[in-house]
Order: sequence, then C-alpha cells, then structure tokens
Amino acid sequence: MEASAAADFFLSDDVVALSRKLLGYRLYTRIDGALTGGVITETEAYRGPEDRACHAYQNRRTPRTEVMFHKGGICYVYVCYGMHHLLNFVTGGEGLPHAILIRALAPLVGLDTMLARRGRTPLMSGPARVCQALGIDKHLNGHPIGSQSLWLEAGNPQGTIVAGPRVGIDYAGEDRHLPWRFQLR
DNA sequence: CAAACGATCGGCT
DNA sequence: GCCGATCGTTTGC
Repeated sequence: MEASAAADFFLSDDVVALSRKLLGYRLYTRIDGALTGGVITETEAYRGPEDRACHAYQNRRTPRTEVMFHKGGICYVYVCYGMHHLLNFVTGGEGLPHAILIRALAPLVGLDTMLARRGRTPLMSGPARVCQALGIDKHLNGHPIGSQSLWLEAGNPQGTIVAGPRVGIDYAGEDRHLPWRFQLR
C-alpha cells in the first residue's frame, strides 16, 4: 500500500471499523536491509478523546501522544514498561487522536531474521513481540505507513473474526469492557 | 527534582 | 496463575 492509499484508508473517523478491516492485511518492514512481514491477525482500537483506555483520552496532548493528533496514516510507536515497543497506526483526520494497536501477526517472510531477533519463543503473538520481530522501535514514531521501511498490502481475512475486550487496560473504568479487540481465528 | 505508573513478557509455581 | 524486570513518560511538589 502506497502512502497516499494508506492515508485515504486511515482517514476514516471510525477507528473501530478500521481495526476490524485491518485484519488480513499484510504488514512488512525492511529494517537494516532485512525484509520481514506477516498477516495482521489481532488489533485493538483506541478511540481518542472519549476512550479512557486511550493515551489521548480527553485530548491529552503530551510529547508522547503528539503524533496521535496528526492526520491518519502514520505510525505511533511508544515504549511500554520501560522495555517494550508497541506499534499503532494513527487514524482519523488532523486533530482526532485515534489509533490501532497491532497485537499479532502470522509470519510470512523473513523467518530467519525474525527468529534471530526473537529467539525461539512465540514469534509475533503480542504487541511487543511484533515490534521485536519486525525490528520496529521509536525511530518509526510518526513515520508514514507506506514507505521503504514499512508498508501494507491489502488482503482478505481468512477465518472468523472474534471481538472481545482489550488487554491490559483495567484502569479504563467502564471502557475496559468495550469489545474493541479483534482477532482472526 | 522525585515518584508513580504502565496498551508486556518470560520464567516459575 | 503469579511475579519481577526495567525505564520512558507523566505528574506533582
């Protein structure tokens, strides 16, 4: 997916629908010359101002959340628990801080590279594992989706889509029950 | 400046 | 199922 196409796709203000639609897409990176990629099999939607689980809840704007307020079609990468990188796709128009967390991929290419980066534990099931396998870190924060380093290809999801509550957001009050986690099974 | 807190993972019981 | 690792980010004094 080219940058312009990615921009159109991610410009919708319905981040929940987009999270579901993203399942089955293929995500690739070429980092340090190594091609890696897989099919997106799990996502979560974070719906900006009104979502207590979202970093940009109530339009909270900090150096970290700044890129979430940019126009959709770029990456939001941040560090979690001091040691893990997590990848999101920013969606929505300028000023609307929505994002989609990429939680899991099914491996496609670059198995050797991903194994070398990850060791032999599960390759890409878990948002930090996805980033480690694909070589993603903060240097891709704010980076366009659709570049030499990171791009998408459209694909149709195979299997059934299961929706459920999001992971690790018990602090979000009632919003923790929202079924905004989508998995391909 | 100090302190608390994670959109997690891996190891162990 | 539980627990510790580990540090960037945020907030409060």
